[in-house]
Amino acid sequence: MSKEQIISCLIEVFRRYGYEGTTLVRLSQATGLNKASLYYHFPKGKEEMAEAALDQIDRWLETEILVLLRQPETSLRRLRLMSKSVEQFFKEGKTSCLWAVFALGDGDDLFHARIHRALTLWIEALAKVITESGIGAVPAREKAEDAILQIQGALMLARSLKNTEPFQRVLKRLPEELLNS
Amino acid sequence: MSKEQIISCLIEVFRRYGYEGTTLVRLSQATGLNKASLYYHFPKGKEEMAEAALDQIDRWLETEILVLLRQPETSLRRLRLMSKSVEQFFKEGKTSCLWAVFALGDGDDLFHARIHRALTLWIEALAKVITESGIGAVPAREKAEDAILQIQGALMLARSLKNTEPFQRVLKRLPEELLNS
DNA sequence: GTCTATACACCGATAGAC
DNA sequence: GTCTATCGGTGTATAGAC
Repeated sequence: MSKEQIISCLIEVFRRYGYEGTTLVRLSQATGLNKASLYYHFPKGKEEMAEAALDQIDRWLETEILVLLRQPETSLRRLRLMSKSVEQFFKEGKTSCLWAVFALGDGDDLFHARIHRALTLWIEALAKVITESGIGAVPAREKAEDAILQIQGALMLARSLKNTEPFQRVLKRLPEELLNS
Repeated sequence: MSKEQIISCLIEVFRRYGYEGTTLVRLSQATGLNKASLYYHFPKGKEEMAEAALDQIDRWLETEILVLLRQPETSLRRLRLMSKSVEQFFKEGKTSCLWAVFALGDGDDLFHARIHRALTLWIEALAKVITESGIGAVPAREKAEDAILQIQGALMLARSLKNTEPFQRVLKRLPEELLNS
């Protein structure tokens, strides 16, 4: 089992139980590794495991989202590619966003800086795409924020209502919505 | 100090640290009451305290939101009243939604049923208002879901980016946006 | 690398004085 | 009603065998 696979298991647990709610026992069960074995891979313990999880999400953002937004394509097509990728990543809405779970669950702002950074990268990349379709910088930025905010809200609704329809609806209409002026 | 005031202190802590992240020590400090004293007011312990917190939010929903949506007023005016009330309740976006914090943080779905119920009440009341402006039942329901989803997403963004502008923008435009066809 | 065994702190909860 | 004192359980983390 590769380290990447281990981290994927960790992510699953963190997403479901939040940072405070995930215990080493749960991480043990999810990975199939003993508690002490987890410390071999992550000597600094639970916090390092969460950091590794966030690292992997950062890589996802870069390789599965930001690259798409830089493609030599029309703005509309790039946004459609992004929607599809987001939908896949969140399993059509059946899974939660680690950023949201950590941001809302961690009162000590342990991971605030990096979550802030990741969200900002995404918003700025989106704003650039929207700008390139001829929309002004300020409304483009606002539309980019709207996109992220709708995705996050839809995921919250999906989890609270056990209904993924709003999430899929949001992702479907997003590309056109972000470009209309 | 009244029980209502005590519960308000509990809510503050739960909102900041999530269910798993709030400890009795923190609740003690926030209320000024000793741990054992808290058990006098809430014999079943932490879970009962969280239930009491959710009870108070339920009362807020009824008395500060749902009543407004039932006023003998135009749809637009009712939605504007709601926006204003929501903005006040969440301190212009500086505070989090207990439903979101509990829904995302609690992996065991301890409070899922009641959060689901509260959100559904809100969505249905909104859909009714939108319907009464002449919009069909299905799009009205979707618009109502959009409203909640945008509010929730905006609160997540506010907490992650420490920026309440998107939240205030969402609430400002929501009344008109929900009624255009 | 993975395990068993264990240390130690903190958490939720209770007993009982006042 | 509020307090001090304390219990049992669980959580994170570590030592050391294999």
